[in-house]
Amino acid sequence: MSVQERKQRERAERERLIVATARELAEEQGWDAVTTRRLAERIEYSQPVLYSHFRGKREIIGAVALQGATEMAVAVRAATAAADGPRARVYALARAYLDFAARNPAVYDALFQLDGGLAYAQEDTPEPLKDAFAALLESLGEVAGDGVDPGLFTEVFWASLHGVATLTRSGRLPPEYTEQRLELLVDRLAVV
Amino acid sequence: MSVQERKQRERAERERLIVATARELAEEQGWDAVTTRRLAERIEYSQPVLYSHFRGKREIIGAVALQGATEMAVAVRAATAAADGPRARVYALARAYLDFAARNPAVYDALFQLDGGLAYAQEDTPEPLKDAFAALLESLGEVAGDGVDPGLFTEVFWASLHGVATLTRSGRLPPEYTEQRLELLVDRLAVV
DNA sequence: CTCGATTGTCTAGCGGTGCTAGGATCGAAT
DNA sequence: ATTCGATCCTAGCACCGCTAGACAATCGAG
Repeated sequence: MSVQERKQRERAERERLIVATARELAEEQGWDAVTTRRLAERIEYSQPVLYSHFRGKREIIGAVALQGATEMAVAVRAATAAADGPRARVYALARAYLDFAARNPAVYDALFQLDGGLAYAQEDTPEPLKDAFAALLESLGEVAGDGVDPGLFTEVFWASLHGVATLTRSGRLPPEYTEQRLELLVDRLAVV
Repeated sequence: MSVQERKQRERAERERLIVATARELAEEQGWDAVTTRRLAERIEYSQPVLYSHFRGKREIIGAVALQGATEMAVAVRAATAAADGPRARVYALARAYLDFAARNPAVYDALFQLDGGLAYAQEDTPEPLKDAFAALLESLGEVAGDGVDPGLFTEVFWASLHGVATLTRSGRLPPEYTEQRLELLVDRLAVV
């Protein structure tokens, strides 16, 4: 049994290597540069090895996305935990979100822009994704306002942040006034 | 001279054909299906002909985007012109925007998701893009609220709509409650 | 009307992509 | 020591965006 266990361990280790390398490559040069050939060369295996771990490139993107979701949930919770009062928590959340998107553009793309073959907003949605949304909901639910469903409010707030994040990064919004946009968004959307 | 004029006319006509065909193909099967080979075959010319009109695929996407910007501006102005009062205009604008995005997903992608090689939010931004933003600003400027720059407000409102549009279409937001999200967005962001 | 030059278009091909079939190699169990 | 199965790689498929160079059609000058 021990031999098989060792092999399984090594296999799992290699899978982590693939995901980590894909992520590195994507952050360095963008997802377009993450080709199966380059990725295979970096992990020092041949292309077909990738396909013994993942069905294809899409699944690799999905794996990076799940990793990113977990990290984003951590970042959001850390930021909100350090803030006093509902309003301050929402500010902290918004900053943490946009900061995460700006610092990890490739991961953000994998999560919310590219097709990683993941189910969103359904029963079979992977746990990390559900949890990332839950992390948003924990602080945003406090400021949804009377008669407004906290889930719906969270969706709207999230979508707004997503719009700012993506339009800014693609150069469609000038980056100078991001802070003012954030403040306007929080001031108007959050009910004290 | 007349001969040259006829040739120029025919050339311009063929260019329109390329853009229209690219758009059709993209709406039918998505931008991934718009390959230079397929596009060339549909217009019944060889691939290199495309490159005598456009520098490459990116420029074709850009041409579709400009067309889309013009149409979106028309749609938004038509919707807001038919509404009474600032608040009603903003509702109409938001609905028209999301409706345009849903009905013309490929054009919307060309405009706000893909790289069409266009400059946004700069001096050398193409006129149709400036005008589409202006169309938003005309109605949104009315409800920016005191002390808030209308341009900044328009950017934020636009980004929020963009977030809802893209997350909904990629299946990250369930489409059922789009109307409620829209109402929440308008109610909170717009100052009576 | 002919002939060279120019313009326009096409065929063929380059280096790249995601992905896979089939053979070689290696290690474990008999 | 030998079989046998798992593991991995080489080679190749069909497709991608893009381009060089051959070819044909048209034009202007003599």
